[in-house]
Amino acid sequence: MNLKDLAQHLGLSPTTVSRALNGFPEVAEATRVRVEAAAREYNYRPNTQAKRLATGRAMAIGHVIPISTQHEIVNPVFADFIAGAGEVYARAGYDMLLTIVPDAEQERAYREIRSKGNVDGIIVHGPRAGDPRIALLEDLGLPFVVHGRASGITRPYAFVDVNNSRAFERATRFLLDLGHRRIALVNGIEAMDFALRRRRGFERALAAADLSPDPRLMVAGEMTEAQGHDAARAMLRLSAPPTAFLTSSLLSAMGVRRALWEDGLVMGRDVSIVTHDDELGYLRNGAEEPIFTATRSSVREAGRRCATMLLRMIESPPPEPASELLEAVLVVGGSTGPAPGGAT
Amino acid sequence: MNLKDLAQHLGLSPTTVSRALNGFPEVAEATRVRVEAAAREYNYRPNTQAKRLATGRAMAIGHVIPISTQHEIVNPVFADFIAGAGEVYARAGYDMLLTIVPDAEQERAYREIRSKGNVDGIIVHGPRAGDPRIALLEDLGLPFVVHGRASGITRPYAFVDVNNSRAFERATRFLLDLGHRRIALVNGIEAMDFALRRRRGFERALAAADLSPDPRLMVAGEMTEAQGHDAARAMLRLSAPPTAFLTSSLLSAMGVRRALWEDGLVMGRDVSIVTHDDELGYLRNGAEEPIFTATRSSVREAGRRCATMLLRMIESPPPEPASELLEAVLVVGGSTGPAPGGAT
DNA sequence: CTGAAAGCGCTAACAC
DNA sequence: GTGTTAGCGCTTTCAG
Repeated sequence: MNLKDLAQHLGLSPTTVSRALNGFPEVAEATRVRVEAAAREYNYRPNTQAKRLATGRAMAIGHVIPISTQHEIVNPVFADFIAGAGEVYARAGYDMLLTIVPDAEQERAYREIRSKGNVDGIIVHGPRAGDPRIALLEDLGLPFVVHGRASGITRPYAFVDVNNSRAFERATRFLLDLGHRRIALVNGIEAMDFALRRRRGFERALAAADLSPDPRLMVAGEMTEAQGHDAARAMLRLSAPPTAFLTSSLLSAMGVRRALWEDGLVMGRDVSIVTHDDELGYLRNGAEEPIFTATRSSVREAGRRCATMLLRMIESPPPEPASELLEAVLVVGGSTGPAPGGAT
Repeated sequence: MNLKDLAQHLGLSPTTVSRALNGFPEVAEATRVRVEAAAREYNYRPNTQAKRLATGRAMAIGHVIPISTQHEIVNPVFADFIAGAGEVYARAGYDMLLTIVPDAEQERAYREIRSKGNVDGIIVHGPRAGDPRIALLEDLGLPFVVHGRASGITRPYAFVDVNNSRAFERATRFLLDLGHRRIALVNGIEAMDFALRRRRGFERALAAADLSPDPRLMVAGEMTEAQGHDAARAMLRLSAPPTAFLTSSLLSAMGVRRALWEDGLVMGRDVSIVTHDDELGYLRNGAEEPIFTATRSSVREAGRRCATMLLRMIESPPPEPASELLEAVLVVGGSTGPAPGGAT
């Protein structure tokens, strides 16, 4: 059943039917009702491809997932983000188009997406410091929103990010307030922008307490259980071992926990652990009280906001790129406290 | 730059250019070379929408992700699967279209996808026993491949699955061979087909050793760290506690491990743990020797195979639905052993 | 071997 | 208010 058939059945022209179905004002109310009833009855669905060709709008958003050849892992965070964005698209009648691209082929991929013209906009995932994709997309004239930011890029661009530096600054201050002086940072790969910001927040809090960061108490790498374990194991053997760990992921925190067990240390008594957890949020309930969580699992919400922002940009391009900075919520032993003010 | 422009530049008709670019045999080799060079030079990309409209093929595959309102979680496995499938699509020139659908709206969603006609086929995720989606898709005449199977569906359909029951049978037999007699099963939600099969494999191994399953040593639920912990904690307090745990996910296994620690038990000496791990495979290295892993992280490979199978079905529909059953690899203390034969 | 012409199903000027 | 008429950019008969 296509538009022409439907129109024939109704004794109307395709144009009128199209207008009635797309909510144009000039259609008589009676006709509209009649058309809508018929459309329902015959279970009519406009052909997407035809619509796209005619309007020049793809009615689809592209998500480009960079996949490193280095680390085989696909960030599990991504699933939650996608779910959030998907909700928004579904409501707005957009499709979500996923492209998995090896790190090395980013540029080619973006250009191809652009010229194939099957998306109206793009969500950029996993930005790195000074990420060249931002300038590229700007050049290509393809609307985009970055999930995260890229330090070092000065031209304004649209993004949605969690305030990573402030979250880590606060978490560090929290440990300092408990009296800790030797705090270890188990961070993600610092080429990734979010990890970079987390370290800055950590260092800012130390500086505010007149402490200088100890390189032996800082590691950056894949955020796995093994990373946390190995890092903690090594650090605990230092002449001046840390009394607290701040980790970038719940998995790393679980690794640290294991290292403590192995050394017969009691978490929360001998050593404290604070972790940022936007990754496997549902794991949080598995953490016993002494593990403090520095932020809620906000990835899904970030997905919704990215999508909403992008759709808005597409429907009515704003003069200046918008942006949103979500504040991490501090969760201490299961209870949630408000986010105090502070630097970005 | 569109086909017409390109043709004009070349002094050819759009028809010839189209044919040259699409590998039709009747084009003179010289012309083809010339056309291809020009296409590259002008960076020509055929407009996807137009191509789709003209051919009636969407050149896209839909992945429909059911999202339960019960459990807020998006299965992280999914990210790896998608990555695998994405590789295949990219090579074949297909787009990957993701749809996130609440459990309750599955049927409506599939019908809509069908009538909008923007995919040529569908991958079904997270099948349950007797899943009604299979019959529905069959009715709709939409090619599909199921990732997993649906117990109770007798009509043949295309699927790619890991041999879950055999994996769990072997893992159980492994523990039995070590002398364990009270083995606990910490399973996923048994409405999900994979969990059902895992339990069957577990019970089959017990039966073969003339043991009957003890309901107090079996739980099914969300596969989280908390689940493993709580289940193990409770079971360890039974008058006849288990001496081994078989879990359906690495997260659950980590929870069990925590429960052991809390009770001062030593893993691998007092209690053994075997876990199926297709979930967070990269965590496996973080597990110390006494945790045995019953299967490799094969999700990505499953993604590749599902995609390949579906594309093949679309390009040349086979008389009978194909299927693939991947065998899980047994990993013991870091070393990989071959999969012995056995029942399905 | 190459080209002209007719669509694919829809939208959007432009009449009436 | 409604209909007529061109396209959107490509593929695909059908002629030459």
